[in-house]
Amino acid sequence: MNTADVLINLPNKNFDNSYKYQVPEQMKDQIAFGKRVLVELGRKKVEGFIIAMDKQEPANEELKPLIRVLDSEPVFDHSLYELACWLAENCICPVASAINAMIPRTLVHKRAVSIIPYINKDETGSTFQQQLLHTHASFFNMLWEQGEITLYEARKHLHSDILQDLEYNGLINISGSYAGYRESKAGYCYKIKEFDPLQDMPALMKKAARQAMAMEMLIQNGKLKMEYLDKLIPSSSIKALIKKNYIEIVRDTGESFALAPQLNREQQIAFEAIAQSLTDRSRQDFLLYGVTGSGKTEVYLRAAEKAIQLGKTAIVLVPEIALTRHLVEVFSSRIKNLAVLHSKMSAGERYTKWKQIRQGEINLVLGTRSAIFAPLPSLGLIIIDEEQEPSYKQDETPKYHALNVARQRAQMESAVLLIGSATPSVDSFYNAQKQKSTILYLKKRVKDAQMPLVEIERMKYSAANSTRSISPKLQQKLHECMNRGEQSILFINRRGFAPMTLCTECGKIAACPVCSVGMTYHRDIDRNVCHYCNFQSKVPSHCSGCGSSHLKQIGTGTQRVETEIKSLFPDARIERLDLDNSRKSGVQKDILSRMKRQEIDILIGTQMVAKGLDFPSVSLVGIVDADSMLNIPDFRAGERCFQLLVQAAGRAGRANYPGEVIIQTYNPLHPIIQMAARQDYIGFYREEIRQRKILKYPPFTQILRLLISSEREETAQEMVMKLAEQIEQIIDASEEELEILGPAPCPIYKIRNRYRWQLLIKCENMLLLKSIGRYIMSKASYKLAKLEMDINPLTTM
DNA sequence: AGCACGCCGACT
DNA sequence: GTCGGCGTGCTC
Repeated sequence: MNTADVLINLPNKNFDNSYKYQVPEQMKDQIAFGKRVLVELGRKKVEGFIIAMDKQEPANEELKPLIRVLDSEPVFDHSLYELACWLAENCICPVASAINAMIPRTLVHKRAVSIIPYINKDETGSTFQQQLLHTHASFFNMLWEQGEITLYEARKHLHSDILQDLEYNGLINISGSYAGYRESKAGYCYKIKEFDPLQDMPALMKKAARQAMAMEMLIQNGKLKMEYLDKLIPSSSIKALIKKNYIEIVRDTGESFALAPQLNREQQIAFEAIAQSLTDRSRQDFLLYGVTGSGKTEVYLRAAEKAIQLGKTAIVLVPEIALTRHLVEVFSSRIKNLAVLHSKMSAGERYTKWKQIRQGEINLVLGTRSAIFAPLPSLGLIIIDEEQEPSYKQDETPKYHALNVARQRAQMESAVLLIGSATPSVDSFYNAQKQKSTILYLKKRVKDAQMPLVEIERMKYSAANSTRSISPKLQQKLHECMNRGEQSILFINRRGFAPMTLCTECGKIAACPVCSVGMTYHRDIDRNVCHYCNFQSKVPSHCSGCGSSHLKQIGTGTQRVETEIKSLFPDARIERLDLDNSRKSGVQKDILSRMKRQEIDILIGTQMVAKGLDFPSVSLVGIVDADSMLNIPDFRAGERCFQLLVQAAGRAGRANYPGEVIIQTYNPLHPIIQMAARQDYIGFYREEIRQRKILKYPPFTQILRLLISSEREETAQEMVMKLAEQIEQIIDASEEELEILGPAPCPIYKIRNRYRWQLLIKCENMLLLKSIGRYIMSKASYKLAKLEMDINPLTTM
């Protein structure tokens, strides 16, 4: 008898040990490692992953049979499974959750589109499920009666959105492609296969005018994009041409590949070190530490080209596709068979790309965080750009850091890991110093561009300038810059107009009703907005505490700066770029291209303008409020502040122009500000690492964060106290040095109506920390509160 | 996750 | 004496 070991995909509890099922005769040639199956567990039908197969007679006599094989192709191979196990171990989550984080969420195979109930007629689910059952009672009655219906049939009764919703809520299983799913046409084109115009055309013109028209167009153009021709010619005609073997569908590889620029000496040395490691297969980790504008991208490109030339594939991670357009463009113009993965992709597109990657059609995957799991065969190189970016950490469970996953994956597949930054994270630089990776330096800007001159401008409190965020000095510099016909960027790390509405009578701050966060005033829509849950309200005219009408908008955001600059420079062409206006599609692209064409004099923006933009004629950067980045209660605040200041400063003067930077601050002597002004990364690093050592923070210790949240305030507190007790008990037995901080309410006590408490455990021994986490995970079962775990969190807000 | 088994308080 | 609370443990 054939058996299969199945890992149950119920991601909320520990199902890490697999269950054996017998394989019915007719499924024997369908099963494979990594395919999903439907099985019965208890009385429930659940989804699982095949993680082992056996032909031996099992010792266990009574085995249930597999109900159905859900995939025609496996969703993971052995090495990705191994990575999933590592991820589960290191993020303290079930293996099934780790797998779910790795594969596209809506991964489904294309054939056998059918729907089966996940819940039986006599079963009772959650109240919400019951509600859905009740709403769609006639549909479920039909489903229970027939046992299984086709998607086609189901769509006659319910809209596909509702079907997806039912699946999401665990009521049905759709085994097959989603309703409305279509293969993406992008990237494919039609090409002539076997067609002799002289011989075949006359007949075609007589019998099928449309087909002849299509052939005419193809003869003229060689090949045509699918989305283009499909609009002009009916699909039946095209199908007929394909059937006659006249034309075929091929991938559009894109022509006209750009020429590579010459490397300078430093770049050459860096590249050769990486190339050596790739050629020798002596895997190594590299940290490319290159100042802003030193040409890191070109080194990445050469390394990727080298890897591909050696028959390997590569992954390139970027913090956010939208902010890295330049890098994406350069890569797509130089690398063939490249796939870009980003969050705005539809499920169908994502799946199509994913399948291409798996089948070895792709040489290089460029994407955000989750692209680290791209199922590339023979992976040879992983590149992580701007490695210090916090967006590489996932904030949902499993809370992995793509950098750690990359390191592990590189090790498992003996690939080279190359991470790069102008301001490496303290942890990465420390690792490199400890000889865990090789540091490659790029100290000079390309084309002999100069580093910018940075000045610190001391701001002074006074009643007169309390609403002024631009100092006279910065104002003058902006003026000079405009007179020279050059561009400036103003950086303010806060969107909206003013982050606080303060009552000057009683001191109360207008807060979001469901979060313990102040509301930010947005002038463009004239409303108060919560930056955590996006709740919006009218601007209050009276204080909710004392009824006073003396309300004042305190603090500065991008919109206030915009208003101020517009009144200071009425003739200037001014634009603002932040999350609020870039959400509307096209706006961001439009502003950036106008900036490039020098149609904007002053660009005001948040982090967005500080990162990766390369405008050659920007000669002035003003940092409006450096202090806002320092005053965050987090041990990494200094590091983040330094990184942002250096990045923002790096936007100035990248080609022929010497750049100028003005940092406005109330703390001109603060060491972080001082070192950022000197662009002194090493100085910053030495000071920061010294403090981390004294205060026992990472990288010298590891931190496990336990976050308990509940809609009921008392429940959250009760649970966290209970948790603390449990931990106290097991820690008594251990001799190791552990430090427990808390339980304490989180700095942001309430988000979306959930009350939040946390407990931090600091420990040098990662193994011990993980075992504590795992123990708590296995013990904890709170119905009314949610427990989240985070090893080495990037924020404790 | 579900569901059963199981051991202590308030009810017919 | 039972009915039912939800704590612990198992599901091939």
